[in-house]
Amino acid sequence: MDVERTSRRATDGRIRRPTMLDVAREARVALRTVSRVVNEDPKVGPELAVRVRAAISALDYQPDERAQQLRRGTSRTIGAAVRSFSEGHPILREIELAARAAKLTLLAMSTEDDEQREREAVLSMGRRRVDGIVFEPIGINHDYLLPEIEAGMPIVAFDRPAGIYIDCVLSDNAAGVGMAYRHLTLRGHRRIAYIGDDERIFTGRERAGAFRASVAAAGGSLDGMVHSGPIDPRRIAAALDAALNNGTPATAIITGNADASVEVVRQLGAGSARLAMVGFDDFALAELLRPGLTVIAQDPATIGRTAIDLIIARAADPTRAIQSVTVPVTLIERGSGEL
Amino acid sequence: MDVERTSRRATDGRIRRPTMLDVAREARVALRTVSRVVNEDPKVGPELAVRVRAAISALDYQPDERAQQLRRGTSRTIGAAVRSFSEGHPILREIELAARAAKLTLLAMSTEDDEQREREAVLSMGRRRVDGIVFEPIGINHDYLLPEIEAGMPIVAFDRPAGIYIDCVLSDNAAGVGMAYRHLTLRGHRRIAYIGDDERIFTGRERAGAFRASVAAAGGSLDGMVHSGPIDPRRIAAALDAALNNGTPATAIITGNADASVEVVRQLGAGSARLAMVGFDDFALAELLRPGLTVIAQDPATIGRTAIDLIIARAADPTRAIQSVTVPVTLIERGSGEL
DNA sequence: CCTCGGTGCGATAACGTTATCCCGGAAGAT
DNA sequence: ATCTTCCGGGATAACGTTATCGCACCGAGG
Repeated sequence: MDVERTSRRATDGRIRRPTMLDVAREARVALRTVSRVVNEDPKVGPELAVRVRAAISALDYQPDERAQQLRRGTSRTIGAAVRSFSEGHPILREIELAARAAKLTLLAMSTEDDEQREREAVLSMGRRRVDGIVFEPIGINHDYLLPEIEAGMPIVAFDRPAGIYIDCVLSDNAAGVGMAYRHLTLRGHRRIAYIGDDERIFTGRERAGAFRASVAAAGGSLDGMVHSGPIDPRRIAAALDAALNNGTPATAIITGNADASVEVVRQLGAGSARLAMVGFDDFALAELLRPGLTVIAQDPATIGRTAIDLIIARAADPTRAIQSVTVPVTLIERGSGEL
Repeated sequence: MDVERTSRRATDGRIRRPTMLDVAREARVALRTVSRVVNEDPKVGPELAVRVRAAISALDYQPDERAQQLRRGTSRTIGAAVRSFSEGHPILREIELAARAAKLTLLAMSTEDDEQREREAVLSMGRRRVDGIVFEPIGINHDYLLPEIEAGMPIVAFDRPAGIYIDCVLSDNAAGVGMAYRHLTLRGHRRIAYIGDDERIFTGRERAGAFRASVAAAGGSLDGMVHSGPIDPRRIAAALDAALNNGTPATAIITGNADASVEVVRQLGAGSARLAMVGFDDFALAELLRPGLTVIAQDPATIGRTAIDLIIARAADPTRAIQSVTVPVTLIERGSGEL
């Protein structure tokens, strides 16, 4: 019967979601008119609009975004693939804020620092036909992005450049390490050690390189002072040993990322007061340590805003020149670097 | 011309995304056959399957998820609305892991601890027709969820219950506070203070209540020992003053959440060694403090897995009884509680 | 009184998929 | 050889929207 066909209550008590057609029937109006009201088309007469709106709230109608997007051709959504959810991600927060400001919905996925998952996450965003993708590249090979780019998908890498030539926004790693080095030499330190990430990782490479350049510019010696590699306790212990137990021991340390800072502080334990230290990357609670950890801090707000700006700019003009933006960093004194 | 119609290159160099029809033409096969290959329907003959797969990779075809979902009726996606991205969110990580294990894609949005944004995020997920929603309730009123629930959307609250009666998974706050209290009394403390969150917030209310119950059960006195309210420096200072500067000063403190722990540690500064302390909620670097902070730790893995399990169970049987799961907590000794 | 623009409104065709249905042809039984 | 059975493949109708188009209806001008 017809009653059956148009009834919206199923046997398990579930109510079929109202469609635009249900609203149209309820308001005794054509489908197209409901669509007009939903999209705030001014051409619809005031009394009909009222009737339609009443029907919409009577049925608790919520349009199906997938159908809207499919028909409309645009999703008004951008995807963000970040390395991790379990550690805080200030940049992701700023990306979401910037996206919201541009009337875009942000859809986040995590890559768990895994090349394969990065690929899955990004391709899944592509299949959802988001209007742009922001991501923190993990691996080297990003050829899987080429079809997306050819199809006109704006993609921006942040924190590290991607393996292919696309827009990106990076922190000024070299300047940051330079600032840290100068900060320590100005306080009289002559033997400064660097402990950082693996140089196969972009930031590890850049920061270690900048450190070497700083030492060279100051005419210092590098032997036993540069330690790049994975951040695991044993390696850090070995690095500290090499830096501190030799003829001319280091009196200060620069760490290459937050994990390294934490591990170094943990291992130095009570002895940390003897050594000056500046860490790259700020992290929550760095100021709770005693002494507070002096750090080179990145600028999440600028990075996030820039990433979204780049997405929007490329969406507006797919032919524009590829751009790589470098965002300044700042040094925050908290005590550990002023010894 | 026909050439125009079927050409996939636009004037700005962008290539129109290949559709299933393009693949069908390329493989000289019917549309339906491509769909069958994409969905791994075994009924398609091996040589045709090869031809279709070749065409798919030749064109870099990626199906449009929105169209698939629309037609198929299910999204195989669940949404998670969490309080914040900028601080770490171990539970979100576990939720994503559990979702992936169930072959569901996780789509995360942040609510920034704002009631309005929570509503927007959750409703936006509804409009995307996700197959389930996991969220950390902010406010009191969740009536806006009723239409979603009636439409059969599985929704699970975690960390706090929602303002309406739905499935939820909570940590055992009462047991945790009890464990902390007992831990301290076993070490001889008789005057123990509690400093926690506003009691208008669920966890604040539960933990303060459990503290009062513990004190009452032990026959102790409460005066000047319970301090609930927003975690701002001035209030914490006042609470510490009240707890420590009186006739029978507290010799131990229990804090009600991580923010309170951090602020108390910060304010006690060098004096923290005098006081025993147990914090509710573990946080990164709690072990870097000196002494390390003894905490009541929640179990993110169980919470996350349970949340996804509840979603899946309700999707399978919408009529099942509403369930509230309580997840055990554990006490981690790090030094501050053993003074 | 009739015609003529303009203005709201409604039928209908897309968007890119999947599912239903049917059909042609090969294999097995008589 | 013919009939039946079965199986892989193809036209076509949905899913829930929006956009294109045409069509009534209105007041105004001849």
